[in-house]
Amino acid sequence: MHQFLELENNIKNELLLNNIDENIEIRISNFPNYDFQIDNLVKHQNHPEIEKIVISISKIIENDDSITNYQITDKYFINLEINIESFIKVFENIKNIIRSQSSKKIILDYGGPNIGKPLHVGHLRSLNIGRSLSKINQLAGNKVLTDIHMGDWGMPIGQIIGYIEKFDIELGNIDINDLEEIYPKAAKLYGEDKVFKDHAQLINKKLNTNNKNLLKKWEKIKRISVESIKEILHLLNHTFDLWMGESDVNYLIPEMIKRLDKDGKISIDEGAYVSNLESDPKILITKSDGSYLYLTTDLATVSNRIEKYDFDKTLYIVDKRQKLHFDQLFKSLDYFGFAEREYEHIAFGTINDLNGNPYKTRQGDTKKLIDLFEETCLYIENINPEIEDKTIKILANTVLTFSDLITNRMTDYKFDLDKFTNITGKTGIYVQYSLVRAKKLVQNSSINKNDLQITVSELDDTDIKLLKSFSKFEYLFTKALVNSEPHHLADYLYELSNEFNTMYQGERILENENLSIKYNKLKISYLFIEFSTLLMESLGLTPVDKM
RNA sequence: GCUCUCGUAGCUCAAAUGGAUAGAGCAACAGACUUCUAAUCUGUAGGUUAUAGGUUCGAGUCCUAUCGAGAGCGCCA
Repeated sequence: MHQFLELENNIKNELLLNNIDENIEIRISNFPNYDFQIDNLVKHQNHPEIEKIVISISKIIENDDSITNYQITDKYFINLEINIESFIKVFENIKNIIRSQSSKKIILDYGGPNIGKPLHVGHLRSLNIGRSLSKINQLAGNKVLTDIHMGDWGMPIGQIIGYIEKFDIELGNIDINDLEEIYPKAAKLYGEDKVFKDHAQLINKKLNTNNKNLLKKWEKIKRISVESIKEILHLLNHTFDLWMGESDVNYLIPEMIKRLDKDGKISIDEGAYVSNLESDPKILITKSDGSYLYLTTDLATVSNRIEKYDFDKTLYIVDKRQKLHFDQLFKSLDYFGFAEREYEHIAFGTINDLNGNPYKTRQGDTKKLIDLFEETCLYIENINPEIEDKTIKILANTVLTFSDLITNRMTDYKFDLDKFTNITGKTGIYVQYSLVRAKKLVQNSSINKNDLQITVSELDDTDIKLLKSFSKFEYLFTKALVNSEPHHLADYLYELSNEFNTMYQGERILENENLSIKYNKLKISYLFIEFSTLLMESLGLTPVDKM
């Protein structure tokens, strides 16, 4: 870690002298009285020079400013207690500490709304995780490009246009509500009516070959849909750099197929193109009527991105049921000889209802995000009717984001609005409240942050606990970044908020006549505000000023 | 049928990706408000990590088997 750089290097070098090549990992400790631990030595407990090594390492730790107390156990665990005084500088400089020297260009592919379908609960996690990962990567110094990657092509479009043609619906008059009604009906008909199915498939095929008349209809439908998507995303505070869709790469596909065929990478099987790569199941590249599939457009999308944006890495934030698809995509990229880049499927679990079934409305439809948002606003209004409209909206977004990001992304979790809007407990409301409290406190004190010093001898247990917790930031941030797991930061935000509240509640800070104590607590509150705000930023939350 | 996840406190979830004594929140119980925002805080109780073996200094985490739950599997995206 950056904050222990010197210590890590010194220990690493000492171990190298004894022919031990270890990447020194300083981890958070749960042991009472210690803050961090180093476990690298444990596995070398039978090393012939182990006692000598222990002595040298002890010296290194004793000479290190950042450590005030340490212990090397009989099993060779190294326990460290940090020196708070030396860490104040680290805390004040936390934004630079977490910024990495090497900057990568990363594309985040998430959201993935479909034309004709409203944004629903199924989109919530992709949006939340994607936004958070984009913030985290930016804070880490990476260059981030977000792409909403719309599902604006393929069979659903064929179904919608087919339906409109069949029932002679006037395109000029339809709005988003009509469209959202048409799609489920069209999809149903597609499954039931063979004639309609053939017609829709024909439309899809014609679109793939750029039929002008159909393209015009498609454009109109897309425009209505995108307007509505933008509206709801604005409400949920999501923005994207790129609004690319599957349709944008359609023109690249014929050329791509031709090349793959020529290179002997794909061949015809029962009329469809199949990858020649050995795999089970075989990888289907096109349909037997020559039209394109999910994988076809995704391949073309990568090819387009390589050419236009020259990225180092792409993260696909898509639910875990699509694992096979991404396995196939990544294998194919390699086999087909696409330029070498990093790709990762950031998979996540489903949102279920309290019985563990997929989250639906009472009528059995998927729940729309707009309805969920409004429902959440109502809950918040009920807590405090005096609250401003603007604040209600921010808090509703906080609830929908925090409760989503607090669980490990791979877990299927149960959505419970009662619980998530609960005023007690590990909720978005709680972390916002804590920050509001802290801001009000320092505001009432009328003392500037820079005029405050920490007097270590006057710190009490609640101060020390919070200060020491600040030192975990780099560790948890790195973990969230490396593993693309925002939940570490959500949990940490709660922990800091809770520790702040404990300190705050301990005594009436502004009335304390011992100025050292008062200034300590105010300084710590300022630091808390900074850390909490930074954590909220990395989770995609907007802090409120009052509530 | 094949493949892949998962099973942790009454409930909802964590667990530093193999580290020491498995942690939080809710619910329960007992306490603290003439308040710098009590939308808060303090304390108590709650566990043979589904079961049985194995690997090693060390296992909730890795391997094997069994039981249970879920998901995916060539013409949807």
